[in-house]
Amino acid sequence: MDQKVDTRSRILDIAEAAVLEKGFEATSIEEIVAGAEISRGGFFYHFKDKNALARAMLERYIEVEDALYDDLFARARELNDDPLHCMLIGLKLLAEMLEEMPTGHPGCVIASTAYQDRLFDEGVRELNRQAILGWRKRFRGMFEEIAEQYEPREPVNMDALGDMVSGVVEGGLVLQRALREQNNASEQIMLFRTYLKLLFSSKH
Amino acid sequence: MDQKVDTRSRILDIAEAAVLEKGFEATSIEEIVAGAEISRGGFFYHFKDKNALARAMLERYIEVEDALYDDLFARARELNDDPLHCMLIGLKLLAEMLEEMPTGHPGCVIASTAYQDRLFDEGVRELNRQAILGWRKRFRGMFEEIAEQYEPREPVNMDALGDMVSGVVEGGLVLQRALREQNNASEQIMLFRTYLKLLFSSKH
DNA sequence: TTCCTACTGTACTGCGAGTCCAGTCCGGCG
DNA sequence: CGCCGGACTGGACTCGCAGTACAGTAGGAA
Repeated sequence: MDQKVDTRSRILDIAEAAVLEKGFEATSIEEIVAGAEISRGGFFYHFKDKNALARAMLERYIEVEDALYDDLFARARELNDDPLHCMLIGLKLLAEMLEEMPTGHPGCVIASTAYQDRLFDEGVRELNRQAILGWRKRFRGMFEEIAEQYEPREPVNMDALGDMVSGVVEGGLVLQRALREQNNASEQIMLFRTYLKLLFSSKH
Repeated sequence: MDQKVDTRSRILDIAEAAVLEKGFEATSIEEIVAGAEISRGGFFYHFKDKNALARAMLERYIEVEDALYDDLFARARELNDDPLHCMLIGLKLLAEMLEEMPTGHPGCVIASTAYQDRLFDEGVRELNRQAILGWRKRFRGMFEEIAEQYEPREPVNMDALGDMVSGVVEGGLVLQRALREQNNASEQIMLFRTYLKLLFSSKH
């Protein structure tokens, strides 16, 4: 029983690393089983097909990402109780985190799957959707709390503003991948941060 | 000679539509030749392999995109000579354009190729890179012109701000694809627009 | 008439996904 | 102790798709 759990997550580890480095399609089951030191039969014992692997990877990835955001903004909250400053600190921490990742951030599996659509079944796509909706909800909540104390200088749609966190991160990662530069994503986050500073620069 | 040009661009048309709808990998040469009503041999006569097709598609796409930006901001300039207002009008036009595309924007081939990296050779990747660097240059130029007349309220890196246009569009398109919603990309652009309004809200 | 360009058509290799299944190894349970 | 079921191994196979090779052809230009 224990070997099952071990092997399964070993497959996921290997697969995730490979997929983040070169994309899902370019990662063959052959090399995954080689890396995980199992047989092809063993792979298909754990995952019905590549789709099942993708789903499992996404589930795990989203959990990790959520936990990361939880932790990040919890730490920010400890440093400053004001919702605006908490957000600003959290974004700074996020930017720093992205910079520290030498290979660049786990290039967000989200974007990667979004652009390979038909390769995946409805389950994978729905998971993807729910993850982004979750982040929208999380950040919208934070922005609404901020707006209670700081009147936005311009009217903004809170859902869209919530999405902008994800969007800026995703967009930054796309740039980073395509440009082969180092810190585009973290720079973009810092620019978004100055946006928030300007937007919420007046007290009620 | 004429048939060559015709066939070649007919292949590119069919391929581009298919790739934007379902991704490069999911598009088979088989279906391209079926759509273009040529033989497999005919396809390989025009394109050495799928990589050559990708390169040609990217080249064409980037040209169109550049022409589009040229046109957009030229129209904006006609409406208002002030660089800031020209930029704000241009972004509004861009947002409107994205909204009007029923299937969503030609989901930016850039992001799509960035996340399938290893599928493509160095030539394709370099093209991708140059396209984004070109946009960076274009928008940085515009922002510098703006900054001459409007002191930025917060210090910003002009390269990063230039990248933010591309980043916000790319990020918005990722969200739109993943969420299967309608106007995420245009909403994100409009938010970015309010950022610029706030950032450059003081005259020199 | 000849030559070239733009193909068609067929036949082949090779790779990776996915299927099937027979056999093995091992820990728990009666 | 035996045997049962879960976690595999290993090999053989099908299928779809990329890419190669090459022989043949239709039609316009010189």
